[in-house]
Amino acid sequence: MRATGVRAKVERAALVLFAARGLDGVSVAEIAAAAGASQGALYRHFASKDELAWSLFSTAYRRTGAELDAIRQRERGFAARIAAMVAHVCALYDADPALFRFMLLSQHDLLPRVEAGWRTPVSAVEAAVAEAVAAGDLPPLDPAAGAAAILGIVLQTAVFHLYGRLGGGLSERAGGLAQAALGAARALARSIASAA
Amino acid sequence: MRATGVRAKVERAALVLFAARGLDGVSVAEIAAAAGASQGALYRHFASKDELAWSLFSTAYRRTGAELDAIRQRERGFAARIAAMVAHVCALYDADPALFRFMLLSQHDLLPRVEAGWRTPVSAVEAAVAEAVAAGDLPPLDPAAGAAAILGIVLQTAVFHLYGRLGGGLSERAGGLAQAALGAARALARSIASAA
Amino acid sequence: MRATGVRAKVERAALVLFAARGLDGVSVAEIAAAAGASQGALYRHFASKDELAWSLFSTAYRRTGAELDAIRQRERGFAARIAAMVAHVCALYDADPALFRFMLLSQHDLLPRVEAGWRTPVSAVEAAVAEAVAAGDLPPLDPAAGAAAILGIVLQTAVFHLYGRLGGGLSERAGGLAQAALGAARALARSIASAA
Amino acid sequence: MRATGVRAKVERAALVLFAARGLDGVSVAEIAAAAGASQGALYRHFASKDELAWSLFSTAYRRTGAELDAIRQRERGFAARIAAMVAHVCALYDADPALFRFMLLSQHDLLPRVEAGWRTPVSAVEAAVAEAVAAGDLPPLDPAAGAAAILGIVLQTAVFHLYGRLGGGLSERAGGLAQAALGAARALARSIASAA
DNA sequence: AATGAATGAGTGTTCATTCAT
DNA sequence: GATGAATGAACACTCATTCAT
Repeated sequence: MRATGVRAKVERAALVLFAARGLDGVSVAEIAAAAGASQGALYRHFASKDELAWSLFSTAYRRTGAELDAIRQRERGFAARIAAMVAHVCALYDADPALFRFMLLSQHDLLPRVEAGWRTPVSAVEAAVAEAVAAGDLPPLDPAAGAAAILGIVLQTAVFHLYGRLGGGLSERAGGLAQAALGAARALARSIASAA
Repeated sequence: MRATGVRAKVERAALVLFAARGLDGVSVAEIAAAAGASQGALYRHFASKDELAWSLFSTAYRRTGAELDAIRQRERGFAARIAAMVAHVCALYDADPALFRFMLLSQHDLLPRVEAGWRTPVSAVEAAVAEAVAAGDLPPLDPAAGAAAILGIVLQTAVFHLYGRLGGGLSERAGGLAQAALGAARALARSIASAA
Repeated sequence: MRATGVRAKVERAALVLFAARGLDGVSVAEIAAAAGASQGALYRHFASKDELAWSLFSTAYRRTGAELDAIRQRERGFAARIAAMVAHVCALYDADPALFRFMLLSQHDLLPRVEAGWRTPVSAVEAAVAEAVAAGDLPPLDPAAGAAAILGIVLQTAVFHLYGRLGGGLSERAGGLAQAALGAARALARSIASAA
Repeated sequence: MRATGVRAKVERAALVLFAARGLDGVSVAEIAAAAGASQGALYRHFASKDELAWSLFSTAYRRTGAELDAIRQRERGFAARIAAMVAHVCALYDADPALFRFMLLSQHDLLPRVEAGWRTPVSAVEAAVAEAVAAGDLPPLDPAAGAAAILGIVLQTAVFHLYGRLGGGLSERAGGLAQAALGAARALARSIASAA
């Protein structure tokens, strides 16, 4: 009917449905119906259901990675960087929990397609850890191990929020999560240093 | 051929295939073939594919919950409990990464069916946090928030290991992860206390 | 852009694509793209894909029929007529093998729509056979049977050429094919005469 | 319903439908319905619609090739071989015109998949021509050119019969067609000899 | 007049589940 | 009890045709 906005409406409908039931739990017919479009119209904008999912995922994943990396470059010092990154992720979650849930549900299908050179949330946090070690802000630590701890704290808290175990907005918890992330990274680094 | 063992062979084949490709990526025919059984034989032991997946998930989830809760009851003090729980989860991961990956892939489909009163990994960690707070080992803290941080550190590290970002055995990292979990919980609790 | 020529460009693009992949193997979108036209423009000139194919087929089929019939009327004697007709078909093949292949691929779909009174390649050859019998150049022979033998020799040779079983130009073979056609028609007629 | 004969019933239904409307003109649903089976049952016996068509085609094509080659080996002399081969093809046509029409309609899709070493109708006739040349029964002649003329006569006559241009059984025409084929081959060879 | 986005019926194919043997 | 052939309702995707702009 309306030519305008078909792509955007399909993207939003797909995101919400994928977030609710997972990639395999949603049919193209449902997405088209929810978007108020025909299946044919959907296929004019996306080559396949898979390409639609990948478009949604990769766009959000790269954008978030770029934003976190910009924060890393802008802020000075490990503590400030982590605090700003955690606050940013919490704000993203509060702004669009469905997008967050979509990425959680589809990560195991789609993350393997992420290419090596991309700026991702993982690479941004790893870089922040590596630079903290280089600057002496943190005892020596595998950046991946540090990033796992930091990301795990934030993501699992978001998961608990999605499942109703935690209330309020996630942003209200940003300060505490940042402190937890710093505490975890420091304790992890100290533990490794003392074991060596 | 031998009826005994069919159930076990189907369970193991399903677990490995589900871990590799997800619940929706594996057909009943494939599971039966991998188990060396007929589809009919499979349906003698499980009412449906869904019930097979749920049986695998709920058994492992409840058993792990019970084990972690036993550790909580056995160990004295928050630090010792967390250290033993983290070490246990790392040992489980190292003993059967496929089981771990299966639970990761299927959690969003199957966790909602977990009933309220069950002893689960989440309830065990939450109880440990709550008791630490009650005992004065930790400033006041929402048990769910503390459990999210602790679980997130361990689970995200396991995810990084599954994806090849981290090498070695996970158990080698258990000490560091336990320190990180304690550091995170304490920093989170302090942050909340100072904000109040 | 220029409206004039759109029809011709669509016709040629359709012919080449139909020849390469058959009527059902080519979409209207592909034809329009290959012609440098929009689908809407294509439908301005042809009521349907089917009508486009029929237009191409019937035009070529009738034109060839008329040409062969003109040769029949111009030439004197069965041998001269067959020689000229065979040479003409070979020249058409060499001039446009794609047209030939298009007609081969689409004949079973489209020949049934040919109407009774049309001058076709078949009717031209049948008339030549009938007149040869009437003139005493050939023993009595069902014109259709004679035409089948004559056409079969030429068409199957063209098919072998299309499939790479025979090289060179088909026109180089025209003399031999004409002799073969005459030999076949005479032997067929003699055989029928002796059987009667 | 009946377990027995599903494959055979699907094959026959597919053959008849393909012969009537071509590979692309028939849906799998129609084939299954005509066979009295479900689509799922069809796919238990054939991996795809394409594989079903290829199975029908290649089986019949190879069997006919083997039969013609056996005739070539059994009969002595070019004339006897061609007579027996032509009679065999006419008998096959009369026994199952639908099979014949199926092969005509699908040849352009499926012949390209025929592998080099197979015994086919074409290779059998080519071998007969080559041996006739070697034995001095025929002036020098490209075996492919001779086979094209011989096959063209018989196949085009069959086509005319399918389209109602010729009546009766094709076997009644076998003698005449054999004489026509011999006449064509000899005239073609003489023409080429005199042109050299 | 011209465009190409939209339609929607139809395609080949898959698969959890059932059931005759 | 055990088998695996059969079912039938989905599924992702295609495409001839229409029509708003």
